[in-house]
Amino acid sequence: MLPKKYRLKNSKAFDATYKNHKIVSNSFLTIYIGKEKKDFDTITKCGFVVSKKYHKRAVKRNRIKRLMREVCRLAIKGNSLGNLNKYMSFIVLPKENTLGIKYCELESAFQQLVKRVR
RNA sequence: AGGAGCAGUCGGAUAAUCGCACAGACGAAAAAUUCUGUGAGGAAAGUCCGGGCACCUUAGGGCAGACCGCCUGAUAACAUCAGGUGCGGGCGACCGUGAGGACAGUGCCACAGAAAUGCAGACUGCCGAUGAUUCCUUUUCAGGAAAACAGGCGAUGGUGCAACGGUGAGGUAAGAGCUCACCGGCAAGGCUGAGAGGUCUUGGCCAGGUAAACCCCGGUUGGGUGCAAGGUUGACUAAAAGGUUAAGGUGACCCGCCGUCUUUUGACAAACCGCUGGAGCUUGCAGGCAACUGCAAGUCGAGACAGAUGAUUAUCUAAAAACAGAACCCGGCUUAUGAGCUGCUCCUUUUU
RNA sequence: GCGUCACUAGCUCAGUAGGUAGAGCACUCCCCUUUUAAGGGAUAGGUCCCGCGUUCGAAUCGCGGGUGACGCA
Repeated sequence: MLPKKYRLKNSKAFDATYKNHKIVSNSFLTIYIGKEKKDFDTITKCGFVVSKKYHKRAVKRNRIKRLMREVCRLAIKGNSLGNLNKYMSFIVLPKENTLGIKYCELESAFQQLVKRVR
């Protein structure tokens, strides 16, 4: 799990990130990216959204959510966010074919997307 | 040994590394760091019932409505549970049961069938004893035959889920509970049981099904919304652009301003209580067949607010293991569920 | 979290006091036409979302599930 200071906290922050309309995606994940930072010292925050349409059962949704959090936690810790550090926030959404995915596959998908961020 | 029935239990383990939530300690203006402890289920699920709790509404009472429906008990309450009764299923252990009333009334019973509940006897039929008619015989105040006029009868009628009891015998002109035996059902009475009911005797021979159709009877409930209920303390209700059809203020009127509507920008925009100690859990004793109740001792076991239990690796097991994630809290019901284990019981076969 | 509604042919829908399941479009075949379209005719197509029950008999009545949609904040 992430410490609280790295998490997006309320719906206004989520709305502001969505409204920026900056999206990167591949076959596994979609990432919405927020505005550029005004002050470079502020922390890049992240959020995770798994809708009820993804799967009916809460256990399956929790599983993918935890995997995504773990990927981001290790990325922040290993300082491998790359250009995402320039932005205030980002939101990660899974696609349907990530059901039953393994951790290492998800990590490589995430790193592939991070490289495409400018 | 094999196959069943019932009840219960378990719901991966160990280690390493990186992490999360809450509480406590340290610290202290606050945060951070460090240490310690605790951290999802038997169904947390479906939201199908019943409560607690909270607010709103309501002058009081009734009717209507809604719900329940064998009996007795349990419970805060229930559509729940326990024990029994009847019926049905199973060789059996055992299992299932929505099980008041169809002589209070109304409706429905397609097709088929003479007829579907009506006042049964239109129709099809059987008989023609008795009375009348015709013919024959000669046992001559008699006997026989024919047709079916009067009349008698309710047996027969390829149907159908179902046809004012069923089977058999007697009886008769033909028949009929007309009579008898057994069975089924009804009513009354006796005995018995706390009751549903059980059992015995007697009686008269009879009443179709459907109430998970309306309804009748008996009983229960009395409104609504749900912790995002609700409460406490704070803070913000700001800026820009455009419109102003209707209503309003200023104004004689227009513009303008206030107001109002739309769009854009503004990611510093709440915190706390409710919030978990309860119809709680474990053990023992007592009462009860049991559900459950009483007493005593011990014990505290999640409480988030974009929402905590995860990830990786190694080893073990048949196996990187089913169904599945608390969101105010309890009691049930229903549904989903891998591999086992334990206890009691029944049936079949074999051996002693 | 709480509540409401729907499910019938490939598609859109009818079907009420329970009695053998229907329409339009589409599909297939035939006619018409030089051909196509339009038009006419014929055929086929159903787990009435699933299971259990009540009933002689259930799309319809009762109970339990499933899927989908919507509403409240």
